[in-house]
Amino acid sequence: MSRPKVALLSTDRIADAALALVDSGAPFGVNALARKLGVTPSSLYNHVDGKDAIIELMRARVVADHMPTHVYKSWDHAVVEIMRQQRAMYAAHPALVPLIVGKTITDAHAIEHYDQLATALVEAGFSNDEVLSLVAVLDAFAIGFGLDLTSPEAIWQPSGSTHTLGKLIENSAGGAARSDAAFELGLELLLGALHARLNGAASRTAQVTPAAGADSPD
Amino acid sequence: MSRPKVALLSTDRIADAALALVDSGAPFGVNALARKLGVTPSSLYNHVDGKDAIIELMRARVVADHMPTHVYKSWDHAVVEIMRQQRAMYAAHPALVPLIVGKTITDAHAIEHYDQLATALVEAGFSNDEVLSLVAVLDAFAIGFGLDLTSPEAIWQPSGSTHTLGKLIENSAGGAARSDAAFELGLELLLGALHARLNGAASRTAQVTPAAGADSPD
DNA sequence: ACCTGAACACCGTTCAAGT
DNA sequence: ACCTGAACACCGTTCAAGT
Repeated sequence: MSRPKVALLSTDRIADAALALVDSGAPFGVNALARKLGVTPSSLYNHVDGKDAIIELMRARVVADHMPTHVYKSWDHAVVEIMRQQRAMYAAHPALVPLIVGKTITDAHAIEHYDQLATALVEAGFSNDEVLSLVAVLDAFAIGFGLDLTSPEAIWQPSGSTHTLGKLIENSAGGAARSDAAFELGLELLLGALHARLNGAASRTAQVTPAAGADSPD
Repeated sequence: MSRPKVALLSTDRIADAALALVDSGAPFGVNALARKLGVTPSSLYNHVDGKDAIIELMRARVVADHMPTHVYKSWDHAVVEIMRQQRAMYAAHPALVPLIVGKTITDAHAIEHYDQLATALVEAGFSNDEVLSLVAVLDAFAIGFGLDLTSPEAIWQPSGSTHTLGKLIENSAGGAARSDAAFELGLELLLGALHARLNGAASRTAQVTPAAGADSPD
């Protein structure tokens, strides 16, 4: 039954099934995906250029689903909303995060949001030199907390005794709630810091001494 | 020649070779590692409990190498130094980062540093509720920038036209230098925000409105 | 154009067999 | 105790063959 009259596959169906597979918690792979689609692994290569391309397909899909483009009324509104959209996206598909991190972003819609972020920061008054770094800071923050969602229960597993960490972990609400609270706190801190820097209050916070290689900090 | 008089392998030699393999840029795997050690893959299982255990071995090794335990004179000094140590660790072994992220940390020395971070924040005066979140924030930040080191050249690859991002990328110093600058800027922002929060200035920075689900931000 | 099935060069892990 | 070699159940990808 080599070729059916109506195609079994399409990039859309592949993206759907791939995301469903990832969300199910099963390890993602071309073979497992083909199995789920009731198809031979080699069939996929008629529609898609291998495993990495399927992952990019998933990225495009979740960005399209969770990150509508808006016109924001202020730069800080833009920053907060884009960060929260990204957060919600990762939260909806936590198992996807380890698959997409590190891979170069080519999806146009995804890049558009970074562009929007950069534009907002320029309009806020940050220098060109700073803006790219600030975007990197916000991205690192989002990615880091995306990964935090992958295993919100047990990041640290202290076998020996700890001074404070152990007790804090015991008394804390675990899981997604803790991760969400931390994300919101971090976002608040970052935004506050951005405002402070714009207001020239940065000089007062300059406790960070220049990085020195062999500087012993005892 | 089944068993040699003096053992060919040890966890130390395995950790060494594994890290060398990772640093070489080659994809990490049990088989490739065995090849590098001049040994059969199955031999490794006499010393180590599989691939994940070898990765944990590498984590323990780089933590031991790059993160000596210090007694810090102030809480902010502790935060800055521990973050920079971690940064230097990731920078020395960027290809290791994607392997260790997401995996639960069991290495005692690694946990000790998070404990030290938590203790410093408690001493600084942050509430117990906040401290765990703040540690998560710092960790997300460090992890995010660790991943940034994996591919510092091309994180974004705008195919279409962008408003600001494209120009900023063109004019920026790429590579590790850019990543380092962004890390230092982010660290400065975070530390400034922590100081501000301790000083009660947090109320002025409360631009972040509570997360609302169906709140349209146009 | 789009699917199958065989084939290839890999994986990570187990286990009997050797010394 | 510690290594080899065969074996197992997987990978991701290619390609001739079918309609």
